[in-house]
Amino acid sequence: MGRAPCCDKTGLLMKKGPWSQEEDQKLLDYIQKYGYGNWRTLPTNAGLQRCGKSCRLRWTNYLRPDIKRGRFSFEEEETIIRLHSILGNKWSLIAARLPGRTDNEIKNYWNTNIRKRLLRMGIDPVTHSPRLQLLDLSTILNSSLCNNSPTQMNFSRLQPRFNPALLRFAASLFSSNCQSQDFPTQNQITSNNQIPPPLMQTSVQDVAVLPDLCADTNLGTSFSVNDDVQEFQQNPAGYGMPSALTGEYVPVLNDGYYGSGDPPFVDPTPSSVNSNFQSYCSNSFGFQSIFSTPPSSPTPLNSNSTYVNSCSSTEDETESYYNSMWKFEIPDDLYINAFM
DNA sequence: AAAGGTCTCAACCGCGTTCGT
DNA sequence: AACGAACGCGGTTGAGACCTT
Repeated sequence: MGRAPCCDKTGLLMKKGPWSQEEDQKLLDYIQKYGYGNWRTLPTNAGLQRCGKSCRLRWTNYLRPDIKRGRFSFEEEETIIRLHSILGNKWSLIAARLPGRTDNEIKNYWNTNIRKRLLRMGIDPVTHSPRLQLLDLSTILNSSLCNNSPTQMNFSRLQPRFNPALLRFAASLFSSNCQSQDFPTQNQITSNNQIPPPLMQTSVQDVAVLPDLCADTNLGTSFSVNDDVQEFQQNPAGYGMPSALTGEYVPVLNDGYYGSGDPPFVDPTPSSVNSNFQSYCSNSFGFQSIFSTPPSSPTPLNSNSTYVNSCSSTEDETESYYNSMWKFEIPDDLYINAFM
């Protein structure tokens, strides 16, 4: 049922706020001499006007000799994102796999950096899936491409960069009446890779959005998402894999390693769908940029993390990292609230 | 240069779990 | 088995640093 803070019971007035150098030294001296543990009695023995909890926190988050300082490297950031997709907000577990980093530090870094960046990129930081519900693609595509009336939205300004396989899969989900708007997450798929019902129910007949588009715009070559859905149903591991740590589902695209990028836009589907769709888009709407790696993109990562000796991570690196997974970004000038 | 806004991160708080009696 | 103390974790806060206008 929880309990009151340890120092409340004593009735003593414990010091709060930032630690002074003198306090740090007292704590360090004591721990070097007697070791840590029994945090309740430690402050008294060490001559500190702090509660044990505060001492423990100061030690674990700041004074511990093995704490690594400085910015997170790209490898560390990649690890955090990957582990977070598996473990969620289990900061202590994540920290256990990042030597020298504390759970508090990782939590702060997540909340102040990674989380915001993911949101800006249209990726839900909780599910690690594209926040597709923000941009109902079927609505946008239909209103923009299928209507002969003047385009209600300047679609070219969206400049999304879709992974065609993902787009096909997304279309199948949308067209199944949005019963499941997100991709399966660690919460939705159980340890034995059972696909949640809404996803399993996505049927051949449900898949209509993109073929309709193609027909309406005289593409000539229609394509189906059926293959992808069936592949997903038959081989969910192709879309995700159970975590070695928890047995839970980890979303995976391309090379079976979550988050690491094969060269972008390499679609394993051996069909002509990609080229057709790419051709369609580039010919009809000048979307060439959608299906090509942006010039500014850094070298794609492989599963061995090619950012060697990276001392600091940049937004560009993380964004390209996620872009290589989802190929989806939201322009700054898009008024997101309109879709919420 | 100054004011206001935003960001960062150390520290606090409260709760659930574990441990000892 | 029951209870309370201690521990550890995750969410939140707020002061100071930094940035923008």
